[in-house]
Amino acid sequence: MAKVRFAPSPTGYLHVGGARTALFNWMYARAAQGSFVLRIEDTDRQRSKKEFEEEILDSMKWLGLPWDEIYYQSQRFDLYREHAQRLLDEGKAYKEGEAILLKMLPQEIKIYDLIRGEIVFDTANFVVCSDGGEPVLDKDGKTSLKDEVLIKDDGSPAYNFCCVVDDALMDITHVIRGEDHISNTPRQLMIYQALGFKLPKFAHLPLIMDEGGGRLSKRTGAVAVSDYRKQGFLPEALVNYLMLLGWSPGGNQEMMSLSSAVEKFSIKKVNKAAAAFSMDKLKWLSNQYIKQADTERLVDFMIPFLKEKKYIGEDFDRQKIKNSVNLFKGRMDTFLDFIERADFVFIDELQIDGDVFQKHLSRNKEKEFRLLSDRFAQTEPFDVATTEKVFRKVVAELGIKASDLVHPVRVAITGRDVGPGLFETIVLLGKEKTVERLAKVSW
RNA sequence: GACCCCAUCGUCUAGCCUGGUUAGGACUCGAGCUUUUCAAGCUCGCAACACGGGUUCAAAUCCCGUUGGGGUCGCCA
Repeated sequence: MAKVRFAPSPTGYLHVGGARTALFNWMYARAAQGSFVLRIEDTDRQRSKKEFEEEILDSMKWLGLPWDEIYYQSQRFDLYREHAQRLLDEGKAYKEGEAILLKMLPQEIKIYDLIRGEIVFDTANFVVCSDGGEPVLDKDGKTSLKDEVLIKDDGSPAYNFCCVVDDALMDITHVIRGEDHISNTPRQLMIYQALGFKLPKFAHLPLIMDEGGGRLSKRTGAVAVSDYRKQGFLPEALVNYLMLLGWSPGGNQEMMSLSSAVEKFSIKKVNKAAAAFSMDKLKWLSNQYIKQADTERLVDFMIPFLKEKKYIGEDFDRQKIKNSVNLFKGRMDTFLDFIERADFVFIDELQIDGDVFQKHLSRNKEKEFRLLSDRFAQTEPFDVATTEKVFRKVVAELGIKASDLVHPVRVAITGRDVGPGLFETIVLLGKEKTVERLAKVSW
């Protein structure tokens, strides 16, 4: 049975690159009806933090990538020690102080990568020179591989060693990880060889770059999955976007659920080249998903955002939120857009931008506003069709163009010159507030 | 620098394996339609096979090189 793993280190948040690696592993497992292991690589006790671990687990759940098994390397130190001891007993490793090192034998190493094909390393040729000192030269004057640390001086196991021991003992059949691990692979292969373990298949995913093609970093935008969550993206939008980075189901299809992607997923179809992250496209996808999402579900997502902004308290009018979401559904990329654009529904004191005021409310419309608010005050029922009829009648009586009143009214009641249709907006706001805001404008 | 990986519109990509396409789609951008604004939607448009050699009747597709980009070079993971 196929078994894959995602192995994050809790020394930082789960970033989009890691999330994509997790996603591809997860899709692989599902497609092969195998299992997906989450392995927390917390061997560095100094840098590993509980909060990061929790954040990673939360992000995985939010993305909709549940795991079948979870392990913590910090609980498996005895296991690593045992295997190191065995290598020591067999004379394949030796001690240096408290550390245990594996003797590396110069040789040609071939990796069969599911995505890239054969990758050849000649360890007699590659320089591994820690501490910035001279490369280790063999008798031909060539550089050779430095012995691999299995157990560190402080007794804790080293990354490459844990990785091999775990992958082998957990029966991992496919190691799917980022391209940055390619150069670790020959070292790990030698550890497999020494331990006599069966090799898994390898697949190295291309990296995700930032918008400019550089390395993804906090400076160039959001990198943590939790940042996207806080910005108000729907998880399925992020997941859909991420799966498109380096993979395509073909057939010009882009929007798809995780389950339909799984049906089409093939690790061999994954691209070799690194992909640049595009916030524009993510936002477009997000817009599409929000537009077709169930409104009740969007309301559930929206509530924490509204609370955070103090637009609602513990006791709130769900129907009002629902109506607002419905009206703005097609015109937002993220929930934060909604919070920003629909603010007039939730706040009492409207702030009208100076330029906007200048543009639409600089000419005195006191008479028109008064007439309109008087009529609205008596409008029953206060629905879209009726308010529009009343509005049109007022416009006709005044002998002005509808648009001469539409825009100023929108600004007066929402504080903005852009937004949903005026009558929908008026009805959403309600009679009381509409009348009040129309009267409140100081000319 | 050494080793390794990679290379189709600005970006994500289809096509490449199994040579013969007006090189397709999406995002962005531009134009138009629609319209009370903004979105959305619809229509149209701009825009690419990095370069140089081979192989071949024929190369985006196969081979080599160059250039460019990326990764790694920790008793971090």
